[in-house]
Amino acid sequence: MRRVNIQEVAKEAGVSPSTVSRALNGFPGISEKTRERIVEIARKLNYRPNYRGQILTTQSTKNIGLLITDIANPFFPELVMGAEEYASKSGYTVLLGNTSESEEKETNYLDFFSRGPVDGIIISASRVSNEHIIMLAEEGLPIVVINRILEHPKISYVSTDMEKGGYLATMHLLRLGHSKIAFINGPKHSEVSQRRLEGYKKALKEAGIDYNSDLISFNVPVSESGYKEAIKLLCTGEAPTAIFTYNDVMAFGVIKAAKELGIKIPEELSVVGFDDIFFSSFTDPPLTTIKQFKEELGRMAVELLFKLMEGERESLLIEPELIIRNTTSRR
Amino acid sequence: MRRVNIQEVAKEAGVSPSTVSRALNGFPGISEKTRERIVEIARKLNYRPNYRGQILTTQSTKNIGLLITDIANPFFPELVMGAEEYASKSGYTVLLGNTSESEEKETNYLDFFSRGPVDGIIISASRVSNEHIIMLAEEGLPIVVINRILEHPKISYVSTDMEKGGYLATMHLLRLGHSKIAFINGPKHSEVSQRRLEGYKKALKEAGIDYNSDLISFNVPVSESGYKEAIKLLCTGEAPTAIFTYNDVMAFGVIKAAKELGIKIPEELSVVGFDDIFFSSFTDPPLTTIKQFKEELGRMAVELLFKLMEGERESLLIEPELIIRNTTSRR
DNA sequence: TATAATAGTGCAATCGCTTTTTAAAGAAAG
DNA sequence: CTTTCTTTAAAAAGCGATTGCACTATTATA
Repeated sequence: MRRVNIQEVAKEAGVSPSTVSRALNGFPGISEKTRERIVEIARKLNYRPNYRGQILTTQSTKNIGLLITDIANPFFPELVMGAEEYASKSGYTVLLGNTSESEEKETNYLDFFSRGPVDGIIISASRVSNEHIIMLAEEGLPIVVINRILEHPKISYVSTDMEKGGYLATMHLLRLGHSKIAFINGPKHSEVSQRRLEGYKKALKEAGIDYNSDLISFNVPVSESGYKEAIKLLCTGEAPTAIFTYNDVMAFGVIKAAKELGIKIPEELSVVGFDDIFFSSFTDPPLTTIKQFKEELGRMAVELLFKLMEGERESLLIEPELIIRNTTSRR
Repeated sequence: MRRVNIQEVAKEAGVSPSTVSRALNGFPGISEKTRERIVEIARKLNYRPNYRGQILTTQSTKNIGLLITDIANPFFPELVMGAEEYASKSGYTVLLGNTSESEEKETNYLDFFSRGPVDGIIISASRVSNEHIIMLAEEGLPIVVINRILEHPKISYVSTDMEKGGYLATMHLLRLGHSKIAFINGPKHSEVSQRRLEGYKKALKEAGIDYNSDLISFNVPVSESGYKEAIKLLCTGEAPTAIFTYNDVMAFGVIKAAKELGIKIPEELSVVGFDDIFFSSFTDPPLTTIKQFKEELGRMAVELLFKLMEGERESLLIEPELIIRNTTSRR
């Protein structure tokens, strides 16, 4: 039993393919009687229009491509859910590309997406350059970027206010009396890392504390990095009393390291994460963190993408929120 | 700057489109000199073949569709990573469909996938019926199912041995002296739930303990369900001394409930999860669980799919493993 | 009744590429 | 100097849908 195409339906119904097409797509210029008959036959033959042929003619795929960096980090799945839910309401399907922190994969997916399988792209990945994105946008592909601020007439963005996030976390620790605050940051090249660092510096400055680059490190944003950096920091003579991490999973690594070293959280070490993923309330102790509105981010990205498809450009910044749990305490 | 198509390249090079195609795809029947010239021009114009046109003729998309139930449950991302890594080695892209436990979405994605955007499908979702899957397979679409045992000449499967898993978990608790073991199971219709329940029963039977259906419940497999069921179970007069959950995130819910009720784990209540997701070693206390080899599952699914595309059918069962951490103790 | 308007269809072009077929040019052989 | 063979590239035929245009029956209008 092979797939049946429009010709076969047409033959069976004794009409032309165009008539079948009109009948099935609810177009006018066809008698109700014929329509019903064709619809019935199509149903009986289990005909569904071939996607490959269809998109070639209609020039619309009803797909959007969503590029994410690391599906294993729950930040992204939550974002994906927000995007998907909103997209599916308008009959769009989300094609997910996971790049596993690899620039090559990022480029590959982008290249693939730009060749036609989707009507627009949402990028929530940091490796690919702004220039590359701009190039694609100028070819006419609607693009929305998440968590990078990219001002360009053909690109929209939605981002958490990262500077604010870095500021909030640092300020919280400063208020608790900490002055030696390490920042286990994300990838150096990443705009997000840079913006959060700005927030960190700003808070320090306001508190009149000198910035010490020894307390800053740049890392691949996975749990393992948090663990390793924490070990390094905590084994020096001048160990910090508080650690702020680029994301929650890295904070998990820090917690693990502290436990292994017999350092009590929050009594001897305060930890603040970033993202507020689902599991952060289940750790021991529950993690203090900066909440990003992940579903919102995904949802807004799709909304902005739809607008962009209609030629309307709009971008926005979403305020993060400090969630105080039990990994931070007064110095 | 619009996308350039093969005609424009042909015009620029002063040859026909077919010649351009031959040049770029490395086909014979064209002089090396012409090929080089065309390749150069194509590069300069930044030409990349339009995907929509290409797949219509070649009948190959180099995509595989992967249907998953719940991207927010880390079980799936790990599986996805395994699949993606293996697929990309052969130049295939994975299109992910997340169905959020909705049968409608599952059907929609399947319908979409079956219309042509992919060369084959991997299904790791439980709502859609075997009959539906078989129908698609008989239309000629290669399909591999994960964690369901579906014997059909055109379908391959790879599954964790669920019965073994249920048995392992229950036996572990029995050996620790528990006799009243609740099982907060997954969806009733799901084959996985049924198979695990078989394992549970088998262990009970071997221990000479009567099966009590009051201790069994069927649920949507999310954290919330674990929480609610645990509250229900623990507030009855005859509370169980051990709880086995359908998956780890549900076990997280149980842990949360026990904490709120002031019940100590593992002293007063033992908990065993299923899956061994990344976060299970970070909970308080770290979770005893049954490990599924998730990346392996994803990787094998792709491998079997590739084989199926070449007409070779093969299926297999993967043994799960008991991971003992700190949520279980002697009664 | 003749003519115009309209409804219902089919034909053919199109989307952008690949692939088969055909033709032209050049080289080798007689 | 033909004839035959080989090389190279153009032309044409799909792939499976959609869609503008043209044609043929109807029906309505004068």
